[in-house]
Amino acid sequence: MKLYNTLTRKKEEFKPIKENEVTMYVCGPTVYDYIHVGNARPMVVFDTLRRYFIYKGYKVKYVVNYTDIDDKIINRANEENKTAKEIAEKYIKAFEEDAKGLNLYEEKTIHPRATEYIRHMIDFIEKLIEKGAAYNVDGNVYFNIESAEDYGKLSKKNIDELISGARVDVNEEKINPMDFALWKKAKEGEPYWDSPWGRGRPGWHIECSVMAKTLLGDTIDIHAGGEDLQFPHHENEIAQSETLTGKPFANYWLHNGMLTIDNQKMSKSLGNFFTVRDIAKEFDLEVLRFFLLSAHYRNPINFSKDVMEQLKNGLDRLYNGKSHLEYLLKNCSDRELTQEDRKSLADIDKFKKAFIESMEDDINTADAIACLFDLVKYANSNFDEKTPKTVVQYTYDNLIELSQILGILSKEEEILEEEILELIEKRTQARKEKNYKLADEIRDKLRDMGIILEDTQEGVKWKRI
RNA sequence: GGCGGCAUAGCCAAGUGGUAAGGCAGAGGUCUGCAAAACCUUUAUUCCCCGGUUCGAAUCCGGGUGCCGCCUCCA
Repeated sequence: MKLYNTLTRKKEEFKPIKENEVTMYVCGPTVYDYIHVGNARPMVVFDTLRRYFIYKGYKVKYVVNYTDIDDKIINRANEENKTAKEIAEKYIKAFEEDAKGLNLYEEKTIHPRATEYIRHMIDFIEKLIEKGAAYNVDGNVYFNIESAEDYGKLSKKNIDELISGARVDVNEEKINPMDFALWKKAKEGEPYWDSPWGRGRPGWHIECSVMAKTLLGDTIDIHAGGEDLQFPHHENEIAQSETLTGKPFANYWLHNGMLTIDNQKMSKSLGNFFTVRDIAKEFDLEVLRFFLLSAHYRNPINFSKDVMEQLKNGLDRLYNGKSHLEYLLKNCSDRELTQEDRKSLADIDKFKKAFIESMEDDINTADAIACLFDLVKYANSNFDEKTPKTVVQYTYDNLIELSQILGILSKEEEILEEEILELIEKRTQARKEKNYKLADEIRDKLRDMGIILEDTQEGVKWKRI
């Protein structure tokens, strides 16, 4: 499979370090607030890549960290008169709820918290100091970027230009203005941990380096995140980790494009954002997942309610196709396969193959989704009750299997309450007696209850609004 | 200023040398008591503009225009 590697700016054939295993690290949320739709993009996109790896038979170690100590969390805690820990707990819980709605494969996700790795971080920093790559100034420890020879290799930045272009940096403790903090001295009233350099807390970049190394090893297969993290965050991670181990930190760096609102980056600092929870009030989060997969992950994607509406309708089409197949499964029978049936099986294989090829090409989910539409259209136009069950089952299984890679179409048909079933039955009876007035009254009543009926040749179908 | 990306129909969006996928919306039709769903037909002689290379370019090259991201916390 080919993946675009930011490090080389090329699509490369993906080869994991171990033959059957993939290690992935995705930069997770700083838990000081609800995540917004932009934050959800890497979560969904890389979850999909992980699902695809699993589909291909790899064992995947997938880490998404929680940054649960940070200036923003401390500020938030002060504002709300709570402890940093309380704030972190609250938003981790919120993240878990959002993750569930987005159908992230949480059962298979390792979620380390930065505060559980403080010991490891102190170790890591001590070793960097021993190597002369970091220095302590009165309780603040900085990484000296000049000790990393190829600093800037990921974001293709030139150190001299960075320095000359750097904004005024009042911090005179640093040897080089681009040096970044590994350990920050605690101010009065701030949470702290004891360290060889006094009480303080880790800097942001060190957390990811340490958690990745501890959980996945010195060199990981894939490190992923939003493209806005390329510099300085990922660059700094590389500098620290590679200076310490002397080995490549990650073989493949994957970055998703930004999500925009009115073509402007959605971010908390700009204030132009929708939280995932806001969206959940108006749409099933599956629609958001579908939306995030509807464009290539490296392209910018513009968020709007209109487009969400479009995608909701598209997703409905896939669900209708799925339910058509479910109906046929219950109402068709098996028989010897004819030439034509075998052709159908072969045709289904073609759709599947096209889907896989799209995924193989740098996770082209937009293309993969088109294959799903093709498959559904094929089934809608070619299959009916006379189609042998083997064929229907095969089609259905493939639809489900491929949808699972994308993490969509996973909602099961629910069982209706007795009361509603009786109403539907009553209306069917009324229609038989051509009492359309009563039939329509019942239909309207059900609509008010949130149930839409469709009279198909295959009988009455219903769905929730 | 430096680095990088993008520009395809009313909307969303694939396609990176072989003659424009797919979805949404719209129009007409089939089916239907009606509605819905589904199906069929239809909607870009053309891919921001101008040159060039080529038998052939949305795709490659040069120039231009517009938009965006990073360079500072940010997915």
